[in-house]
Amino acid sequence: MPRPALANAELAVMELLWKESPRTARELREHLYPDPSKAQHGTVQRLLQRLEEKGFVRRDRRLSVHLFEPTLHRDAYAGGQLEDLAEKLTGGSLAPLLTHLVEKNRISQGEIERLRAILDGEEGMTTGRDLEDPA
Amino acid sequence: MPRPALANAELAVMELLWKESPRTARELREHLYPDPSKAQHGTVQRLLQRLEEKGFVRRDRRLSVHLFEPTLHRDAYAGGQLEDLAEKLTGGSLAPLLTHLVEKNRISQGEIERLRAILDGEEGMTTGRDLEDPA
DNA sequence: GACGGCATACGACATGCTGTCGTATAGTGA
DNA sequence: TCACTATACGACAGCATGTCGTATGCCGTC
Repeated sequence: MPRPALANAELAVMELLWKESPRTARELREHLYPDPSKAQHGTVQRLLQRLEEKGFVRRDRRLSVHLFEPTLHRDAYAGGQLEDLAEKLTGGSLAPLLTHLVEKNRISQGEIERLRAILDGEEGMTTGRDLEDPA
Repeated sequence: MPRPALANAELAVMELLWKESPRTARELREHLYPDPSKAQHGTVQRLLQRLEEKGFVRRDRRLSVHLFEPTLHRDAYAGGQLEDLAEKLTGGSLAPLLTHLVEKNRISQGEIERLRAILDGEEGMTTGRDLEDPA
């Protein structure tokens, strides 16, 4: 079951919230629509409302000016989306993708090191790494 | 510049073509819409037409019954899509995906070995390590 | 040569999602 | 109470998608 995805304008809101939160709707509006003549507060409110419905943001209603924050870390969202896509296209295996990317030189040496570190680090799950294991 | 993506019905057509090609429209229809009462040849034709416009399939018009085949390998498409998504969400790094998968135990030990092999020897061979010059 | 059947070509439409706007309602401070 | 600003949300246009209807062309059969 694929997780819901963010549309472009929604993603832009989330980007801001990931950068700093909580924030007010006004604050978000000022970043998203810097031109004051066109600024439509309603648009941002609508986006925030839908994001809340989809479960991507949490809304603090204690003050009359609500505060918004993400429910999900950026990397968790990104990881989930990438996983869904990999699942849909290749049955979840990353090997073909990685092969493709490496062959096309789409992955930098630094990135390769980082990926290798991830694989090494989690290899046995018992290597006493500082992973905040969730389950 | 993100590559064009395949919608669901379009992807279903491509899946069939990736499995075996070239194929005729009729053949595709029989797989996609097994219920003969609802089978709409026009739908498949429309899908193939749009896939051709988008450059995903090549059409052999030499016979009056056209033959269709993909212009792109499945892994190339998958790799490109994943790359685009990673670009959009994480600036191109696959690290979040891998971290996510490993943390959630979504990735098997065998898969980890396979990935490490890809990263180590860039051609996917497990033993010979003659390096294609990467740059 | 006319006809039936199947193929392609493509216009048209219902649907669903997005981004936007307009407006109704409510809370707050002067 | 009044002005101001915030939230709530209905409505709409634009777009992509999947589907269908229909026009047209090719081929073999009678």
